Amino acid sequence: MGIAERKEREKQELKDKIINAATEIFLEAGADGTSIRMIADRIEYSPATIYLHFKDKNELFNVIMDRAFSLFFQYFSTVLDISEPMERLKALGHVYLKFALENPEFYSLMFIIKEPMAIHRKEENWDLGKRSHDILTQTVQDCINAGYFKGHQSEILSFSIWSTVHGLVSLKICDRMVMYSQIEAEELLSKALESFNEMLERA
Amino acid sequence: MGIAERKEREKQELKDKIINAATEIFLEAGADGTSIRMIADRIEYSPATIYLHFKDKNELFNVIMDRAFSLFFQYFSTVLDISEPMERLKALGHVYLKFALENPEFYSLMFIIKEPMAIHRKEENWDLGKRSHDILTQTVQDCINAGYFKGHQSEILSFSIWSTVHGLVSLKICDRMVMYSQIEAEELLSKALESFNEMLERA
Amino acid sequence: MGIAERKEREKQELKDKIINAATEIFLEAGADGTSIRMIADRIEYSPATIYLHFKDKNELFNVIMDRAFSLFFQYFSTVLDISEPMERLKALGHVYLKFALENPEFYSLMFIIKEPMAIHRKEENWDLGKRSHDILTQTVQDCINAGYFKGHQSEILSFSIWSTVHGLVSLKICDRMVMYSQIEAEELLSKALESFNEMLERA
Amino acid sequence: MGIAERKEREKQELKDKIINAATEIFLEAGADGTSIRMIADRIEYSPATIYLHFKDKNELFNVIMDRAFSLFFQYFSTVLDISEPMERLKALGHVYLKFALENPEFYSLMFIIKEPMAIHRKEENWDLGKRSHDILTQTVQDCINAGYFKGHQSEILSFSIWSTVHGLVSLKICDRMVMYSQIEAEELLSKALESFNEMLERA
DNA sequence: AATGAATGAGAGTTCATTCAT
DNA sequence: AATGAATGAACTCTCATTCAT
Repeated sequence: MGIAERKEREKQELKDKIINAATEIFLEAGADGTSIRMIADRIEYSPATIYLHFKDKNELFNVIMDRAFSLFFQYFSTVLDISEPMERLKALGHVYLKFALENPEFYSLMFIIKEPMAIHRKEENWDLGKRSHDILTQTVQDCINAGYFKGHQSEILSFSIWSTVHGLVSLKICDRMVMYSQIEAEELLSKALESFNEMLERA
Repeated sequence: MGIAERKEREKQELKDKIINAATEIFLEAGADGTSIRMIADRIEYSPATIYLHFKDKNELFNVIMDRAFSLFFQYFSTVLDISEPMERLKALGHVYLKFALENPEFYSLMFIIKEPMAIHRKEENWDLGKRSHDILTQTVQDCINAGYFKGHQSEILSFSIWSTVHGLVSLKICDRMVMYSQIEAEELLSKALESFNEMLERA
Repeated sequence: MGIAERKEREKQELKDKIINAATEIFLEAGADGTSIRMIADRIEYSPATIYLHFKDKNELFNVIMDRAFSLFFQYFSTVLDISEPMERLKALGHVYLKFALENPEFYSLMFIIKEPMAIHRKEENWDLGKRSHDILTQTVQDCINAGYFKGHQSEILSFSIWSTVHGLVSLKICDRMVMYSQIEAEELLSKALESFNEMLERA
Repeated sequence: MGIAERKEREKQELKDKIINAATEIFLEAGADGTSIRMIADRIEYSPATIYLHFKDKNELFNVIMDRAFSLFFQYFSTVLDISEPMERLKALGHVYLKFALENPEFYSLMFIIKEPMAIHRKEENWDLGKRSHDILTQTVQDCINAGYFKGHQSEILSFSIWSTVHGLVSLKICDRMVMYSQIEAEELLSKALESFNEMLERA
């Protein structure tokens, strides 16, 4: 009994090691630069072992994406108890930025990388992605109901807001802020978000 | 003398042929789909010939990026004669969107792709990139001077604006608008930009 | 005692299951398409279990060959009660053709495949092979004794006859009758055998 | 000029080396046992070099088959000037046997091996195969016209004859004559063919 | 008795790159 | 100046087999 549990735990640990290694390499080397062999090398197992845990490269990437969306949703969930909608919306922007900067590899996989092999979004991650998206649109709608954003449609505005924060973090993640020094970059992101938030309040 | 010149000219012609072929294939097949062999095949030279004109694949990609930035700058230049700064700013957003949607592979290479092979930005393209960026910041500054954006700093605001339009187009290019149908997606981009522009005017 | 017997019985039962599964897959997918893992999957045991009962893939294939020869011998046995030797000989040809067409994978393994993994013919199947062969030579000898095949030696003639029927079926099995349409092929085999039989009667 | 010729010759020589090595291994190890790597190893070139001369494994095998059929047709051609049809027919049997025993690897590829990857018979070899086949059927028809084989149809009889000689050689090539010693086997083949020829004359 | 876990070896194929000519 | 020839390294994935438990 204890043995079975230990084995199960060890198995899951190895699976996690694979996912972690894969994610690391994914980030360092990009989608095309991530090979089964490299993953195997990093965890010091043989390539064939990977296939004991994942059907193929696709499945591995899918699982990584599952994880990413799951974590993403956790970040988003932290703002749900803010009752004032505009405050909640601004908080959403902050956790979005936070998630992206703290998990750039995940963010890339989720929103940037051209999925190399038809990664079919599966139920779970797709669902979590949609639910996260719904949190945004619902919050925007709540703002409208509360008198903000006169004359704006929630769907369009949501997309516009998403674009802005996505733009911010993806310029950072894709290393397109080289004209600013490292420190300035981080600061600039915050300030730009603040600036955008102010615009929102006036909109 | 005439001979040397002719030779020099021929050499440059071949180099141009290579660049053209490379660009074509790049636009057709993307960065990963572009191989030296394919380029050589298209111009009916041997792969080795490519290396007489370019140190390696990186250098070739750099030249493609030069072209991309050059074209990008052309798009940008079309708005320079708009004297009213806010009109110019909004026009900039439109041409940015236009460039990205009309040249998505270029856009990817310029602003999205984690440079697959350590592309070292060279003088020229960097310069054009910077000049384009300067057009934006200068326009924002002109707006501030004209009384818009009270309390905003031009650099931060410029970055915020860039982020928004970059966010819009990169979500499209990276195929992250799947929840909207194709037609809706294009329309949504326009509307979101309009919506953002309205916000700017009120900011 | 009863326990030991039960265990022995169970062991044999599992061995049979393996053989059955292996044979099934072999018949479905051919020699190259039969992998240890597939066999294990089908009986819902682990691959390692196969190795508790069979030294290696060779040994398993040998057992399949045993089965094949055993079935082959059953087909042959059906003609033993035909007393008239020439009739018996012709009947032999027919059951040979029948066996081959009804069990092409078995036939391949027995008579065609360059034993993919150095199958050492074991006692039993070898014995049944030899006994089948003896039935043929004995029948030919009976024909000679009955006045047929004047001037022929039974061993040489037997081999010649075997060659003909083997040639017929192996051209079919190895898919070398493509110049004839599918239906024609089956018909041609029958007619060619008939034609050969007539020749035999006149020989 | 001389240089170009020499290069061309060397290129062809390497191509021949590849084909020869491939054919050798093909025979030793069977279709599935023949890998690009093994071929490369044998000729002491890298695997990639193979692909400079052949698009893929298929093409390589096709070329080998071309050669085989071409040689086969040469053997067949030697009997064309025998005017007496029955003599020609018997001679055909002998050259068929001769070809198969002298080139068992080719014979396997042509008539025995289950083509591993959809080898599409190309024009040339297919044509030569058909022409060889036509020589047989025409000869049988000539025999019929000369008064032999009363009551037989040339197509059926041709197939029957082909089957016999194919059966003879394939039992030998597939190593199914183990019950006879090596020397006896060769002798038995000849005698069986003689025996069959006698039957034909009486048919 | 049974197996989960692991692997080395190997498959076909493509690529950027080099170098003697 | 141009290239034909060549290659090492890489890729994903499958297989028969072993062994500690």
